[in-house]
Amino acid sequence: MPVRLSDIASEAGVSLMTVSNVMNGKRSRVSEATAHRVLEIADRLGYVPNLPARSLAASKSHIIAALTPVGEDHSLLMSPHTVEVIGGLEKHLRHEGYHVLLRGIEKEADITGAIKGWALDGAILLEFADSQIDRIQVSGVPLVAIDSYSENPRTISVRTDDRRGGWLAGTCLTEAGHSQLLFAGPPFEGMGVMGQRWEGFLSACIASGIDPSQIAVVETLISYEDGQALGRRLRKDHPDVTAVFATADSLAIGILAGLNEAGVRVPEDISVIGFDNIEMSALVTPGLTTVAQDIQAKGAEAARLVLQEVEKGQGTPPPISLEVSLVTRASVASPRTSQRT
Amino acid sequence: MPVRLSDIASEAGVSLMTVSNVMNGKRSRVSEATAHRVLEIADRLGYVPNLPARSLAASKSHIIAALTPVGEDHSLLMSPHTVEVIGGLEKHLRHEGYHVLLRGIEKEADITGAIKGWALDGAILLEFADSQIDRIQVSGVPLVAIDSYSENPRTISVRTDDRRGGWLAGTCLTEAGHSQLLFAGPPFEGMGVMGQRWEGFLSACIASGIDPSQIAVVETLISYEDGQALGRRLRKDHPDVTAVFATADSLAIGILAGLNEAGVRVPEDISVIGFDNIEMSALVTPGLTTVAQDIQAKGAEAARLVLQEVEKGQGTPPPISLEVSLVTRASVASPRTSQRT
DNA sequence: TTGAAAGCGCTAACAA
DNA sequence: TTGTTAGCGCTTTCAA
Repeated sequence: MPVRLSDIASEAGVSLMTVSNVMNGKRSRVSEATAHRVLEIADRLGYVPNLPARSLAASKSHIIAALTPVGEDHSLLMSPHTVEVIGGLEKHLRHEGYHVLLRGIEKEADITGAIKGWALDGAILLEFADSQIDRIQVSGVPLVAIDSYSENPRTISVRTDDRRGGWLAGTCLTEAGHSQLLFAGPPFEGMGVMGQRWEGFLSACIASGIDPSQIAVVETLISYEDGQALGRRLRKDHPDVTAVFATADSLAIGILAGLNEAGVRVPEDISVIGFDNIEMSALVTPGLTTVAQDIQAKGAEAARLVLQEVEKGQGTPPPISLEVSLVTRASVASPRTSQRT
Repeated sequence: MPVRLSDIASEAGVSLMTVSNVMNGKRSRVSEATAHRVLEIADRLGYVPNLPARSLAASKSHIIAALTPVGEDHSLLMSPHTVEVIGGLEKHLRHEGYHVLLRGIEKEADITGAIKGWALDGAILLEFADSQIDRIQVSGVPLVAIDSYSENPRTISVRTDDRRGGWLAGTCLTEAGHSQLLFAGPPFEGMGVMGQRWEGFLSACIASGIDPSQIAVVETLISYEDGQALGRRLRKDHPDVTAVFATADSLAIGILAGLNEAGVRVPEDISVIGFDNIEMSALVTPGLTTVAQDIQAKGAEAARLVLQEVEKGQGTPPPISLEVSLVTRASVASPRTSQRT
């Protein structure tokens, strides 16, 4: 029923190969005239290439997988951030004629299995921890890891410039005149995303003459609820603190809510700065000042890099860090406002 | 480099077909003993089937597409709801040995193109409007439309029992003693998701003796911001109203915020009930009473239905509506509380 | 610039 | 229970 290359070939009175060459844009191997005629016929007949056949013959599938870890017998649980990354990469790949296979990964063998089974041209790893990426042994196809600081040489890293983001947050707070600071984020080891944000924040503080030992650190998950709990007890636990850097907006917004419940005013009593610039950040009261990143661009960049490797393939390129910027809203003010109280 | 069926066959001293049959679980065609041996060898050699080859030979790909509409040159923009649906269906399909291809659809031809090109076994349509689904002409593969009330005979509908949800909301409010009600939701024509919720709501109101003409209706988008705007002006525009049914939690939460800004207390002055039970609904103050649905189950159900059609194929099954339930939190109370004021 | 031959790895249909 | 034959629709390689 479906139209094949051979159908077009006989209709056009040329060989199957000529049609194949036209379809693959190898214009140098076909005369302008026949190319034109073949194209016209293909269009008229409604030709759609059979991708499995193409994959089999060429051992190249035009499929890039989006892989995210998933607990055994669990559903894919993508964060809003990941969803946006996928949106960005899907668009790029679609426009380049590639396809996205979405797959939850229960164990490392799933990765190699998917790659070999589908003759995947590449894969993009989302939400994997650096330690997991370190362990990946796969080779033969380009692998891009999003938000990774892993040094796995087989893996291309695409991430946000987290260090600069931390630095922006620190600068924003110290320039407003704060010196009693609190850093709130998930526990981390080494120089992953959070480590980078901390380093950047720290260096901004030091640059403005703050003694690092003065900086309070609270380890907390980044959920709204954890932030809320932290906000409620903040004044009690840290009476001197006048400004908080929360390493995620979800956390920051929770803190805002908790502080509000505790009767602490933002920004008059305490300033809060977040990271991510999620949709909600513009909507809460007061609006959350935060470090913003272009998440879709991160997805597109990841896609661009896999394709570059697929098509040119000159060995793992260096990590890429995307720019961040400061979004100023109402949650940060000078601490003097509070001393007036 | 990769292991093929023939490698296993020669290693085991049997024919290629025997191995193929073992791999496809056709246990009736192979003796227990050889099956065992073949499996052992396949495992030892690390055999991974070549899926494109399998697809080509069987003209069946084991791929189900997740399709969502996308503006030309735009990125996939999935709502949290859709993301959860995809999580549910991906898990189901993965466990059944199928794969998910994620694809943004710019025009209807993209759907047929994808189906023919990949020999897709089926597709699940997400975020399409009923009017778009009505127009779909595709045939040959099962198509499941999520949250659709389209009567397109080629399409299997999986949705929430929206009518019952509306009814639950209406009952909740009238049983609390409210009679001055407001229905807030997006404009709708016909009996789509919103039409159903309205019908259910209306019938609950009528059942408790409320004159339909008393019910105020506000047409509004369902974003937080639109809700906020509505909340701010609610008291002024509708001074008599004591209870609001917002057809989405995002809207309801915005209304809560707007009411709060306007100094209207919830639930003392006005009760609010939502729909969806999104994560945020448990976290706001007061907690939002709402109609809940199991979204992952909806995805899994959609997956189950496509596979049922793929494997049994006995013609488009009737629409399926998943159950809803009422989640009672603090945002609904009896109106008498307010009359005491 | 065009074409013929061979085969990618697998499965369906039939034969033994 | 096992094996043989014949493709699936395409690309690669090589020859014209």
